[in-house]
Amino acid sequence: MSKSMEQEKADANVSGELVFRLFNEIGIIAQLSTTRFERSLPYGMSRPQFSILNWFCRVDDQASPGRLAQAMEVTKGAITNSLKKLEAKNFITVSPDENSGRQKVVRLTPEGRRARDEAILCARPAFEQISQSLP
Amino acid sequence: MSKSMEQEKADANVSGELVFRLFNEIGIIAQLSTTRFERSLPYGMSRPQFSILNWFCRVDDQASPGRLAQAMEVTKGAITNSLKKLEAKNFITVSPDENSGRQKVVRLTPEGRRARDEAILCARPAFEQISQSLP
DNA sequence: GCTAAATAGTTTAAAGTTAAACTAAATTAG
DNA sequence: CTAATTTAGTTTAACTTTAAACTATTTAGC
Repeated sequence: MSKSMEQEKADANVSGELVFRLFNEIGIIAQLSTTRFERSLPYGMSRPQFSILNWFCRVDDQASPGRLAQAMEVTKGAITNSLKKLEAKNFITVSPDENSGRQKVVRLTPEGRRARDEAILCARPAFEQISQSLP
Repeated sequence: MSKSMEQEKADANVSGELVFRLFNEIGIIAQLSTTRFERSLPYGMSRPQFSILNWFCRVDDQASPGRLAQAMEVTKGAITNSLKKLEAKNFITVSPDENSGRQKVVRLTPEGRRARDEAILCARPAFEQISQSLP
């Protein structure tokens, strides 16, 4: 192996490592903050569940599961799962779409809106704590 | 409820929402980059597994499981799980600690070091792709 | 119109995580 | 020196996620 190839490999190594370390830190921060955030949420709400309720309050008052999957950037299977939990808590309703037999319409309920507002209040102290403990 | 209390609640709402949106974005970025990163890794290596190998190359050539758990900021149970996978691949060795009957000593093997170097090379294109697709 | 391809959602399996219960070993108190 | 507490690791159950297989509906092509 030539000298320049050795050097190239070493460069790639260093650069790759740096990029990885950045993403690894992001991963750790995401994991820790999610864990603390979820501990502070009411009604056994998870971060994904809260995200969906919050999306309804901020973006649109109804949506198909597929649109939610795109918005949350998770797979359709993950959304199916979260929607079941939210429906069981009566925070959303899921009904067939009248315009399309293969789609569904998800809507926020008044209880869902209240739960989301409450969640934001409950999570405040946790967020302040997380913000302060960041590098 | 007085006017100022209403205002206070509204402020808390807005501020909490902003902080949440930040962490939610971080969560999405972490999840997406982890998924793509893992798809590019050789030997069915996961991000946590790679992190441990990488730690051995960068920080110390041996450690107890507990120290690794602290370094990775995950629970001891998660480390036990990852170490089993790495040991099965012969990327690390786990032996009893001669100085302490309740601790163990984890060490990187030459295969583990090679696998880590290879992983960095394999993951390079994925990282470049992720970097470019970030907001 | 009828068949083929694309699309929407659900289900299943495999993986990783936390939290809590548990075992075993080392420290600390008295 | 013995008993209580702390510490290190493992195990288990519950949860979320992805990827892939699957069902059902809609759209395109011919």
